[in-house]
Amino acid sequence: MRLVIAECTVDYDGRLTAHLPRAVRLIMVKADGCVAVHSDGGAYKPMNWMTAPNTLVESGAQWVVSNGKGEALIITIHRLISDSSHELGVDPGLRKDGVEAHLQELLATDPEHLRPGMRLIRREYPTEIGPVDLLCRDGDDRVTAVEVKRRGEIDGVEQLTRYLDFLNRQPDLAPVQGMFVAQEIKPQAKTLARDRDIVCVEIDYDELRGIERPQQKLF
Amino acid sequence: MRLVIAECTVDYDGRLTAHLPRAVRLIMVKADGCVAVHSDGGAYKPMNWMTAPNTLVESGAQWVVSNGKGEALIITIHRLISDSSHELGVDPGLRKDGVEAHLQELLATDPEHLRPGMRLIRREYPTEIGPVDLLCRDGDDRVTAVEVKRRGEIDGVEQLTRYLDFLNRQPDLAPVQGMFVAQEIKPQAKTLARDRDIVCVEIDYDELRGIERPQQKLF
DNA sequence: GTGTATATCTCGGGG
DNA sequence: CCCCGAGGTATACAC
Repeated sequence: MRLVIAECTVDYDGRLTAHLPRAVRLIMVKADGCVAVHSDGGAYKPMNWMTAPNTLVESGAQWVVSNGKGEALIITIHRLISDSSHELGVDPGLRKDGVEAHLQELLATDPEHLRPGMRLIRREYPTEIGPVDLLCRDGDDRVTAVEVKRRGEIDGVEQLTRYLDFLNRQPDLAPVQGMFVAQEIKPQAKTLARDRDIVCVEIDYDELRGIERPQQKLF
Repeated sequence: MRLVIAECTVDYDGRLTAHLPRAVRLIMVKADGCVAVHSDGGAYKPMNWMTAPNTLVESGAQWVVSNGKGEALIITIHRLISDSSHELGVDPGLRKDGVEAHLQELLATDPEHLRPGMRLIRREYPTEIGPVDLLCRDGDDRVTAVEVKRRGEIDGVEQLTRYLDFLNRQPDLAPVQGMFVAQEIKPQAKTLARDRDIVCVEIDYDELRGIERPQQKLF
């Protein structure tokens, strides 16, 4: 990784055009070739950047970073303050827990937590407009389309509504009931769901994780 | 801005939990207090971070960055390779051009590019749930609500559908036709639009820009 | 502050 | 490879 501190101007031309006036900034060049220009504030996002793969050509004070898609980043160095490089090596990577995929997985394993008698037909059930998270049958043999979110917002209700529209046109499935599942469902999402006869279920993620490995709780 | 190169492990606990095993990384601390841990690849996003405002407590080899919302980033320094600070000053900021607003502006100036005979009633026509990009009348005097996007995706069709629901309740406007406009419309969005009797129009942005300033092409 | 729409989003998964 | 959906999305803007 190369770190350059310099007074510079930057121009980007590609999906939009953008210009950075002359100022002191950090220019970060990573091993994969991606370039980022950072100011001293504004969260982690750089002011300007170019993702890999790209080509960096350094002609004196002017750096031209271009990719094959007609995008270019031009950095002009007016005053170089620092220029250093470090060998970082390959990163072993990030381990994440607690996202929607995991919630969906847990509910697929044990759909009874959605409602007693519920059983899974299929996870990621395909439709023309995208896959339904879970397709189930309830205790009365009614088909239920389940949309799982970490946080239940209005978009999720819209998404489920679209799936229901399409699923209810399949005579072998119809009538299909909708169920919206999340750790927490926003009031507006609940209102819209009620308006569309979609059942809302709020799930305690920690409890569900506990149930996943009951042995751990016994000892 | 402070730049630290170090062999470290990182743990985040907050909206999710995440762990980074021991490796050499860049730790960037900006003037506003935000902290970012970068590996040597993978676009501009850090592997782990904490946005401002936060509190950084350095106790020997352990850094604890916490905010008031129960989130914490713990960095353990196993081996310090480099530690430097630079005064960057306040950045004059980024200037951007060429986004959706511009496309909307061009079409408002010349709605005939949407369809011959089309004329503008009003830009940003207000409804209870937000403003419609363009409200027009076509050659047959039918009211048309136009949603403009850079790239047409399924969300945009939903947005327009909500506007149409509300507009069609106004007796002075109904029936209102929907028109979805973008440089490029995704197949799934087209399918959904067709299903809802919404007209799709794909626009050549460069051509539109050419039409905007015909004088520039003459000389 | 909440809610809504955008982003050169980034990132990962599946066909 | 593109398409699609999620994100600790972040960010700007209106109400």
